[in-house]
Amino acid sequence: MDILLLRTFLSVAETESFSASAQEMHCVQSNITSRIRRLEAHLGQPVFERGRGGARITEFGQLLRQHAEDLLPRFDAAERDLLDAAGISAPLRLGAMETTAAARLPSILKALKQLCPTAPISLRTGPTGELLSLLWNRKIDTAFVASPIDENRFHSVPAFREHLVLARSAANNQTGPLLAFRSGCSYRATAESWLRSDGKSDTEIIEMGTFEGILGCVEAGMGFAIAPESAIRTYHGVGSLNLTALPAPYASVETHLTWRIDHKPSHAHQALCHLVGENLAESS
Amino acid sequence: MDILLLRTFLSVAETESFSASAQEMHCVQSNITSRIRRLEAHLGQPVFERGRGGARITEFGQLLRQHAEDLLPRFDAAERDLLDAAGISAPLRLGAMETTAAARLPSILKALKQLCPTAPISLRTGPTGELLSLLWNRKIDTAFVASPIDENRFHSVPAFREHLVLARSAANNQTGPLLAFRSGCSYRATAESWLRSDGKSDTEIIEMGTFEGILGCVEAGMGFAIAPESAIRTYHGVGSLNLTALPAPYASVETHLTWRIDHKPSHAHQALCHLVGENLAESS
DNA sequence: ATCCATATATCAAAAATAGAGATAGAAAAA
DNA sequence: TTTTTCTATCTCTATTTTTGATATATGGAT
Repeated sequence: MDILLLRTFLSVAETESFSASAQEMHCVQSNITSRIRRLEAHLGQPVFERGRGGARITEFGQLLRQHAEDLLPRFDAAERDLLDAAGISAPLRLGAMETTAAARLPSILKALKQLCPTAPISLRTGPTGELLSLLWNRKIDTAFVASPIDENRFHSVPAFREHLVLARSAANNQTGPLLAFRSGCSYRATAESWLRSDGKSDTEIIEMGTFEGILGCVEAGMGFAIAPESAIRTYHGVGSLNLTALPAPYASVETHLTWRIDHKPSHAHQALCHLVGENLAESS
Repeated sequence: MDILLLRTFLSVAETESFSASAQEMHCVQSNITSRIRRLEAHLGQPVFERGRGGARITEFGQLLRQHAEDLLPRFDAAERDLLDAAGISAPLRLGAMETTAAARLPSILKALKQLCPTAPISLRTGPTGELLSLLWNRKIDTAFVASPIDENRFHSVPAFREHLVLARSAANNQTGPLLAFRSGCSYRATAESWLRSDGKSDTEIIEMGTFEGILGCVEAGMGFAIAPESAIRTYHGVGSLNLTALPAPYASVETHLTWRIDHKPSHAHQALCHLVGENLAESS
């Protein structure tokens, strides 16, 4: 039972498709067929039922899946740990909210690159909910997300304290619809609860994909947005925006650097923790 | 990082020798060299220092060893479980004391073969101490050993109650030296403590390798032996032996079927448990 | 009914990998 | 020194894996 077969099996089990798995595994589809067949030949039982809609896992496959989902992360964790100990930095797969990425990460990542020049760093942006899900599925190693964080599933250290402000067009200072990220964004949740408490629960909400886009629309007077002040300050057109602090319980939001509770941080990860710790200390 | 490399690594780490590992892994020595080099190339660090006396593990190798000793047994256990669930019986590696093997196993194994015709069964005989060590190192799956058993490390079910008897030559009924197995045999330990309690602690002990050999010597009047009555009854020359029961605390010894506490029993293993359970019930 | 889009299976050739066996070289033991 | 006992290296062969092209099956749209 080779580890590549297990990995392929899990990939197919998750995607429920041989062809999708082939893309995920960066190989041609016939390889997936061949690997799954090898696995089935070795175990003497089919693990997928192939049919019209793709591949559905069999009952026996479920048993294999339980074992595979236990074994593979252990294997990967061991390998990461060994490579890290050998000085071969494992890639640090980072996640961050788009606002954090815009306002906070440039300086942090620059410092991190100096501390760990050999560690490849990748960044994936998304709302808090999506990032937590990526963390849980071990697609990323650590992420900057808005608190609070489930302490039973994640470890975290405080990273930044953000001040939420209401951004409106300076020229045309009337409120309109709320321009927000898609669901899962914690700032949007904060904005919505403030609106509710303020008796404005019928405010129209327009979802947009990028922070730049939202601020552009605000600048054009299309509506208002709620975002961390630090992020808005990075916007090139910040001068034509009217910023107002939110009232007390909604104004201040803490961003945490978070990772799975059973994830052993690599050297680069630890360095990042130190960096945000220092950063927080000097800013307070 | 392939699993074969890890297995080879552990084999070398245990034997501290590439050539010995090659024998253990049933391949030529150059393969071991090549696998360890592959492993080292992947991890970027040497895991063994090669030199005069063979291969000594490096500090980095120790870290790898920790991971490997955690991962490999998990892998093997998962594979056994899956094959077992698929109806492909994993080989049942059995251990037993020589006396148990002679007196009890023939009928038990015959019944087991009928219940699990496809399960390959292998048997390794040795004294209790050696069998427990084999169990602990996962070289065998389950073994018949003399109680008591460390319940923190092993599970067990009672299998047989043996009655220890003193065997002497019927013709020349004088005591001489004690003919016993090599150290580690629990019957020998019982015999020695009985001799001590009886004030005969200076009795000469001659070690022999096989049960047949011991009884042959006893029959020839060379000395006496202590063994389970059931085992002695299988000896072809039992008619010319004089058997005497041992006094109370030493007479009765229980044999248990034992396995590692973290070892998930296969179907064949469970069948064996049932068999010895039935056997014990009808004999009592 | 036919065609199309989307699945997995199959096959042959190429590439990569692992294996055996012979031998070299180094270092301890006799 | 000679012998023995290690690991390293090299070549050839066998096996395995990957690729890419193609075949086959199925449900849905026209």
